Amino acid sequence: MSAEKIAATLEADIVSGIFRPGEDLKQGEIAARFSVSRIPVRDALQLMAARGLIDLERNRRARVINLAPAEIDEVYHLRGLLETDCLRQAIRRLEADDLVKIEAALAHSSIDAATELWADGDWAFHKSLYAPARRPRELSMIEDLRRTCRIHIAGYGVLPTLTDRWLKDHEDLVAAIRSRAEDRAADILARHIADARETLLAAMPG
Amino acid sequence: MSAEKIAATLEADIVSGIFRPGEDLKQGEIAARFSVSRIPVRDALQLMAARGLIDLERNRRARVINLAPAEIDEVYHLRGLLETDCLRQAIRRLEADDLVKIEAALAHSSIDAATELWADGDWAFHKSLYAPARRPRELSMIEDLRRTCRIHIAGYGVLPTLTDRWLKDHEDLVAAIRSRAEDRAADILARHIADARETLLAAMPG
DNA sequence: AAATGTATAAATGTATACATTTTGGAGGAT
DNA sequence: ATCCTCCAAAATGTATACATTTATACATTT
Repeated sequence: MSAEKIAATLEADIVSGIFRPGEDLKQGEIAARFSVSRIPVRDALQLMAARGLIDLERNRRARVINLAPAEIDEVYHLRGLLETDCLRQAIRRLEADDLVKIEAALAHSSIDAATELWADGDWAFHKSLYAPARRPRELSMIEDLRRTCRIHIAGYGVLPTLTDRWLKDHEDLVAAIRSRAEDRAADILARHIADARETLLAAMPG
Repeated sequence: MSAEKIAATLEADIVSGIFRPGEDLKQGEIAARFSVSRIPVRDALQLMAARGLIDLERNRRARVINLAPAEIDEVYHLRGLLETDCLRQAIRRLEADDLVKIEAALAHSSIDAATELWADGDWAFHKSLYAPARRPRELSMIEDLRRTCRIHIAGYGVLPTLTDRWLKDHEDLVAAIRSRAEDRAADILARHIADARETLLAAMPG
């Protein structure tokens, strides 16, 4: 079991809420779980820290990130900035088969909406919106920010499913994109993200 | 010598252009240089990868990042987005002693402008502009993006000093900020960043 | 009871040794 | 010359052992 696979497994545990914000991760326990020495575990933890899943401090245990409301607020602000920018670029560069992929992602996310897989489908849908922008680095930054949100959403048990309201936002977004209404699409998305921010902040302590 | 210190030393070598984009970093050579085993060196490399200084691939040598022009372009686009956003927030929240710090940073960067320390002074100045926004995560993202640019600027030997034109931009920026002219300040900054982009892209091969 | 100090246990950091993978060049075929 | 194929050398990955630091429980003091 290599560091990458260990990191991927632990990431799945964190974004699914098995490990919650603030929880400790001990090298020895993880090593035992995967039947390896602590060396690859240390590598895995560094990879996870690089992706923003955990905090690492020298000589101290790894901890699942645990953001204060003000920090969560900043993350959602950044998401609004980057995601609306990506969406605008995507609409300008949109081609025929991009819309096909978006429709497919929308359909798929609607199916997953009522299951515990809703967050995966939601991200796949949004990713399909931003992909035509051809901005790999911006997309990766968005993914990191969304993961940060998702860890807290899962950890605080905020949402069991994708709400009907959010699904309607998705449909409205696709309609706006189809007619290349850049401003309208960006506006819907900004509200969508602001809505998500309120939902999480309302569930957080403090 | 701990991983953090090794990483800091190597980072200085990379941003100063001693190690250039695309260059290999071998664990054994680094370990010998710092008289440690390869274990802390591996940790240092992971830290550097997390900060975007190097690329790491399993079983392959670490390499100083080496971006294609299209990727550099994306980085500057992101800088424009985040830095103007931070500047606007900073102006809205500006307090009296923030301006004192900005003036001091401007004076300091003017002194360093003709030395090889110009890049440090430049960043210190821009950081003083963004600090009043109180957005630590956004500031950190900006720092990462600027470091990426700086590695290529140093590696391609683009600029030996801070130009008079850029110094004037800095003075204009401070004037706009002092009068809380948010749009004007954002506009100057956007042009400033676009100018830097052109300068680097013109010097890059391909 | 709360806070402080202390010893012991437990966790992390690093060196060494060895396994695995990549690399770079020698040699031959096209 | 240029492009393969293959192999030895070199580089990276991992386990084990041990050093160093932190954390926990308990005793002591206020």
